[in-house]
This record gives sequence, C-alpha cells and structure tokens, in this order.
Amino acid sequence: MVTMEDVARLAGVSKMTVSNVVNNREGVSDLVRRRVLEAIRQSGYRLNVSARSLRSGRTGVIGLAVPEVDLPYFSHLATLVIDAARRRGHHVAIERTGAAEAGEADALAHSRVLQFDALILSAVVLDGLDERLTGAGCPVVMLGERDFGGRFDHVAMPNEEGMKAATVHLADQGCRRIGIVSGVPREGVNVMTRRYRGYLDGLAERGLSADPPLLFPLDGMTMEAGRDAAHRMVDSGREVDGVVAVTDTVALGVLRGLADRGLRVPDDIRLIGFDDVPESRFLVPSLSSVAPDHRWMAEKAVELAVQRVRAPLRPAEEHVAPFELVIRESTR
Amino acid sequence: MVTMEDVARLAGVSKMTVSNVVNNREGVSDLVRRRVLEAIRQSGYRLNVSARSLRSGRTGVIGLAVPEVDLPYFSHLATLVIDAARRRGHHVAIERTGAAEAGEADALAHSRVLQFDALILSAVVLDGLDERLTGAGCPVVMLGERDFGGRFDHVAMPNEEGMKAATVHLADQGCRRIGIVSGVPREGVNVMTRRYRGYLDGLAERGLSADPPLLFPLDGMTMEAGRDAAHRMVDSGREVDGVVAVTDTVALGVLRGLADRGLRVPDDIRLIGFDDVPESRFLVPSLSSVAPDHRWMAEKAVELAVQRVRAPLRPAEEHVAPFELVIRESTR
DNA sequence: GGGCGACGTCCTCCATGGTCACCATGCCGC
DNA sequence: GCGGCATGGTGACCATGGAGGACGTCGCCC
Repeated sequence: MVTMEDVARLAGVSKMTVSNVVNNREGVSDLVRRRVLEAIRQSGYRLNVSARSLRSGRTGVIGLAVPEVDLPYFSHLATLVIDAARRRGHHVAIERTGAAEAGEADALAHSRVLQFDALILSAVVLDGLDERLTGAGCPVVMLGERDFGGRFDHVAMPNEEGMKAATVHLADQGCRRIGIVSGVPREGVNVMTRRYRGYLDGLAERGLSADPPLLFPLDGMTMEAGRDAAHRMVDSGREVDGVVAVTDTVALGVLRGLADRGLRVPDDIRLIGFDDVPESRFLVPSLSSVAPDHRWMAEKAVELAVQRVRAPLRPAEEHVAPFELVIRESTR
Repeated sequence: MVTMEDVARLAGVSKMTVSNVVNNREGVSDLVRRRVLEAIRQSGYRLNVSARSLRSGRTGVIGLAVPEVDLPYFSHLATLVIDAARRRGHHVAIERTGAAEAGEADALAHSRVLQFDALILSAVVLDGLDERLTGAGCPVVMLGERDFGGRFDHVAMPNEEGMKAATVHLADQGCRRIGIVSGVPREGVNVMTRRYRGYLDGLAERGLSADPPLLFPLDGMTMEAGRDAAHRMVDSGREVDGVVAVTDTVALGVLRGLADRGLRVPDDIRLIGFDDVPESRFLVPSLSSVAPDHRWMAEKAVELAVQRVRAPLRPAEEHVAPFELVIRESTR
C-alpha cells in the first residue's frame, strides 16, 4: 500500500506537509502543493481513514438508525440524509432497529463500536429518559416522533397538525363518520398518541363526535396490517365514510383491504395517508396524504448532527418539519 | 476513553492478553479470561475499531452500492444483505450510485478510502472490462445484470428465463399482442438486453410475431417513466393486450398510466412485472410478477464476499438466482 | 533422581498510517 | 540586530495486533 510517507519521499517533503495538502490546510506554498499533488497522482496514493480516525478521533461517518430500511418512507428519508451528509463531506452508515428496543439499543452500542461522529436515530421505542441514549458515546439527533424532554436535538414530524389537517379535510369533503387506522395510543408520547390526538382535534374542529371512537388498531406498521385493519373495519358494519391512515404504507394496505370487500375509493369511502411517499401519486386511486417536507427534515437532522460534532455543548434544538396537504383522487 | 491498556492494568495482565480474550483466541486460561472479562465489564471498555483496522487491515464493513436506495427492489435487497452480513459478523455501508458511471466509479473509489473488506456492486453501467473494477482495492462481488466475463464473483438475476416465463404466461392467458415496457436494449449485455431477449424468446415459444416490435422505451427505471410509456403505448393505437414491464416499479407506473387512459387491468389489458417487490401483492389490481429469490441472492452475495476476503485467489463463481412466477389479479 | 525438552501461558517489542503540538528555518522590515 | 511571519519539519502519540521470546511446570528418559 502507498502511504503518506511514500508520497512525502517522492515529493521531497515531510509527511506532515503531505497531510496538510491532503486536508486542504493553510501554510503550504503553491509550488510545494503542486509537487505534492503530482506525487499523489503518480503514486496512486489513497488516504487511510482508519489511521486518520485513530489519531483524530473522528471517522466522518454519521449513523442513521431507522426501524426498517425497506419501508418507502424510511428508504426515501435515507436517500435524502445520505445526500445531505455527502454535501457536508460525511458518509452515512444505515442501521436497522426493527422498531424494537433491542434494535435501538444495538444501534446506540454500535455508535460507540463503529465510532460514528454522530447518530441520527429514528426512535420508536426508547424515550428521553433512557440512560442508553446519553451513553451513546457520540451526539444523538432524534428524528421523528417521541418526546425527548428537550435533552436532545430533535427534528419532529408535524404529527398533530398534519393529522388534524387531514381529518378536517375529510370532514370538508362531506365525511361524517371518520375512522382512523393506527396503532393503539400508548403511554408516553409517541407517533400513535400524537397522530391520534391530531385526529381527535380535527373531529372536534368540525363538530364531529369521537364517541364511540372509530379507531381500528394495527398490528405493526405494515401494508399487511393495514389490509387486516380495513377488513375488520368493513366487517364491523360501522359504516365509516372516511379514513385517515397513520402512514401511507398502511394506507396502501387499507386501499387493498377495501377493494377486497368491494368498496370503492373515493366513491364509497375516502382515504388519506401520511408521509406522501413516492408511490402515493401513482396508486389507483392516487392517494391523498399529509406531506411533511422530507428533504427539509434530512437536511436539518444532518445539519444539527454536524454542528454538534463541532460544538458538543450547544443547547439542544427542537424543530418541527413544515408540511402540506396533498389532495389526490382518494379524497376527491 | 478506556483503552485496552487500562483494562490490562486493571486485570493485572498485558494488553496482548486482553486482545486475545476480546478476540476469543486460544491460549488464555479460564481464570485469566474471567479476570479480563470482569475488568472489561467494570471499566466499560469498548474496542476501538479504527485501531484494530489500522493494524489488521480489515474493517468488518462490506460496501453495498446500488443505483437508488429508495426503489423498493433495492431497499428490500439492502435489508436482506444487512441481515446476511450481520449473521456473519459484518456491517454494511450503503452507497448510492444513481445508476450513473460517475456514481459507480465513486463507489469503487470509496471502497478504497473507507476500506471496505469487500464491495457488493449492483452495476448498471460499468462492465467487466473497466479497469476501475480491478483497481477497487478490495474484492468486488457483482450483483445483478451485466456480463463480467467471469472475472468477478457474480450473483445474477434470471433475466432471460424470468422474462420468457412471464411472456409465455401472458400468451397462455390469451394475449396475442404482447408489448414490453423497457429501456432500449443497448450495446453490451445488460438488464435491458437480457430481459428483452427473454421477451422475444417467450414470443417465439408461443409462435407470436415480434415484427414490428411492440417495445415502448423508458426514460429511466422509475414509476414516472412507466406511466409515460403507458401513455405513449395507448396513444399509439397499437392495440396491445398484454404488457411485460421490466420491473415492478415501472409496472406500478404503467398501471397508473393505463388507468389515466381508462383501460382496465386485466380486463382490457394484462400486465406483469419483475422483482415481486413487497408492494405488488397489495396493489389494486394486485400485480403478477417474476419473483427472483431475493433472500437467496443477498445470502449468496454476502457469502461470496466473506469467502473472498479469506481466500482472495479462489476462482470467480457465477450463480443465477432461482425464481418463480407469481400470478395475481393483473393477469387473471 | 536429575537434566532436558516440550508445552501452555503470557509478555515485550515493534509495526500500522496519520495527526497534533511544537519547533526550526529563512526572509522581511524596522 | 531583532522580532515576526510564512513555511515546513520533528517526534511523540493514537489503540490494537503479530511475531517471537520468557517463564514456569510437567513429564520423560536415562
């Protein structure tokens, strides 16, 4: 392997000067800089990242831990995070938590073992009180849903506002019995709880009753679970005429489940999702959705992560992503 | 930071002994081993991966370079590769090539910079003759489509066989004018060329004419491109009664494009895709597809990569993934 | 029973490729 | 002649792994 030392010898300088050139630092004359660059070209030298990070303590890698890589929402987000990080000269390593406590804890442990400069964690299970978060060994930026008590940088989804807007929209389209397909709101502040509250707020805003609640619970956040919930909804005979689904992925399953029972969207029942994943506009019918600005979120998360690497003691910031409501065929 | 030296002092041994314990090597008595483990526990020691890889030349990281992270096919594959690698004690770093030559070359360059132990490359552009492939600085396992002249380990898709089976299936369902939505077959052996040939083989097998060819070219492998191609197909007035789409993602766009023109699937026109991504069974109508065994592919690719790290000189192997035809509503 | 070799166990020394903090050199102006 | 700046060099240091050697113990053989 060609080392910095070899380049230095070839260019007739010390390896520190080579290091300075490689890192674009000041204090190297143009003449010497050119000579070094030429020597690098000739020798085919490549920087050894292990050696650099051993000495400097930085790896240039940001961890991104998400529940599932192959849910459209997260894979889309991952793409945007990778791009944002690349523009700032960082690489991204993706971890999969499986939406399980063990997975999230693993991601935190890996952040130490693999020495991420920072970890962007889309936490579903852990909350701000868990000591594993503080013991991560690197700055952690929370992405998404839970309440972290202001102890971490946090890029949040507009869960309540978005869901409220979706519900109000359904009401304005004439729906009177609006159901929600979601996980069961649990203790603590998580996606389910916030979105459910947004749904209730929306009903209240238009004077619709939430009693008895038209909540059709999910077993997981998958298409499969969405379809099952839709089956249960129709089979219950509760005459729902509008549905908000907790994510687009779930909505895709609901769409299928309704078709299985011979219901047409939007004629018999209207449907709206959350996330606006790329697929949504191509479905038949195309799916209305709450569209948080994913690019903005990715950008913000990476920005916070990179900032905190440089200034570890800056107070934690909390940002809520902007969103818009995208109206398509499923709620026309 | 707690180092190996600290642990050694605490346990009253040399750091080499700690190293041996950490790496589960022979030649450490049970007593000493327990003492060391206890010292590790007490001190909260974490192995420094940078130092290890500087010394050993291995990082334990396998690179996975795919055209797009947020295409369902690739995100699904990525999940499976991550799992397969984890079972073998490796991590995966995902690179995005953008299906461009620059991106693929970048991935190869990164493989040196980030010192992957191996790179699994889903190449769309580079072929086996490109010298950048051999200069990767680590073993490369090709995943997918192109011909690499037996110079690399290669896990291939059943492109021709699968497409032929799909075409024959359409014919057997009564289709007489079967079109294909695909990129234009180009010089060299790539996905498009192989799948197009499979389509021609299928037509021939059932005695259907391919003259003039019913090829509706794509501008990219996206849903959007699929929809546009479908529009052009219908607007051309060529009375196609069956379509094979080059991927499920494209098929999803085609489905939408046909709906835009008021055509019903499968009543007016039948449609089949390739890849069997998770979404396909939930679409309305659910999408028939050629289903290569993705888990098998991921497993094989990782296995070849890990093997080659240990035995760099083993001759290259070529494997073709098994597949089955999944018949759903879109071709009933 | 004593000497010798083998073996199990652990340690010492050095290598790994960069980076950091500090130092040396030379040139300039005052 | 001296201080200061611009430029580049020096040697220690980061945490780990590998080779080979030291040390003690045990068994074997004469």
